[in-house]
Amino acid sequence: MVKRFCQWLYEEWSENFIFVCQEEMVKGTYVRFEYKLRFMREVMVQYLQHRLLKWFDENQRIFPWREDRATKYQQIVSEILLQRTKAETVAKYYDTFFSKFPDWNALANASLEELEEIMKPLGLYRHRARRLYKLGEDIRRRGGRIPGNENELRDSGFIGLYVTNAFELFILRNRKPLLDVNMSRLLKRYFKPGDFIDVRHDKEIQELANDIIEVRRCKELNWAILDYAALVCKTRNPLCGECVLNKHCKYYELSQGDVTEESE
DNA sequence: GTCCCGACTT
DNA sequence: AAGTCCGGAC
Repeated sequence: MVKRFCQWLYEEWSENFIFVCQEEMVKGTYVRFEYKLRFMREVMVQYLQHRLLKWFDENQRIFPWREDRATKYQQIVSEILLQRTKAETVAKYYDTFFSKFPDWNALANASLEELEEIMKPLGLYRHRARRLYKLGEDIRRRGGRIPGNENELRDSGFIGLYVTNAFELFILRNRKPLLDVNMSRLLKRYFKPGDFIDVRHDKEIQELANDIIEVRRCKELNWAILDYAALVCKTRNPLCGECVLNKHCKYYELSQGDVTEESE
């Protein structure tokens, strides 16, 4: 009941949503603690979704693989080029690759040596060449067609969790998170900063990622998080002062606490 | 030196 | 779970 009311209030008057509900929770009679925790997490989730989508509309980075004219082939291959590589680096390299291998057919006819050669400037070239070669093989085996649903995708010997999620997000239009080091860092800071365990095996972060992207503009929110993590919530020297999430960010809260203790 | 829109092998 | 791949940006 309270949640439904807040949902409505959020849609009607999003900026004041958080404040009103927090006041109610603080002053409200007998709100169970567990419920409050769940609720606050819900508030944080919706706040992040709303603020980052808004931020994205004004501050998004422009990349060729995000444009409408990018083919499915380009979208998928780009995700492999992006692995462990800065997006800006891939952007500069983009035409080099796709002018030589413009479509699935060109990729399927490429030799492993050719692929290695063209990907040397990008780094990780032997791994990437092997993955792309396997991908070309796989597409050729299925007669030039890409997987059309989740089952075909699973059976296709496709590549890795990240690329699989990207495929589902972009091609199958499913709501999936592009959970990489950047999204992991942002979520970890915002929700539960502290210990530095390997985020790749952090179930909690994975659940958060899956919850966060449950919005209509799922693709945009994914890009928003990646852009925001690259430009504002950076690994080194994050710009917490001008962050649009700092009102509810646990990491910011902690850093503010440290500052006041030092100054006193 | 560290880090980047990961995935693979051991 | 940790090591390795890799060039380039910082």
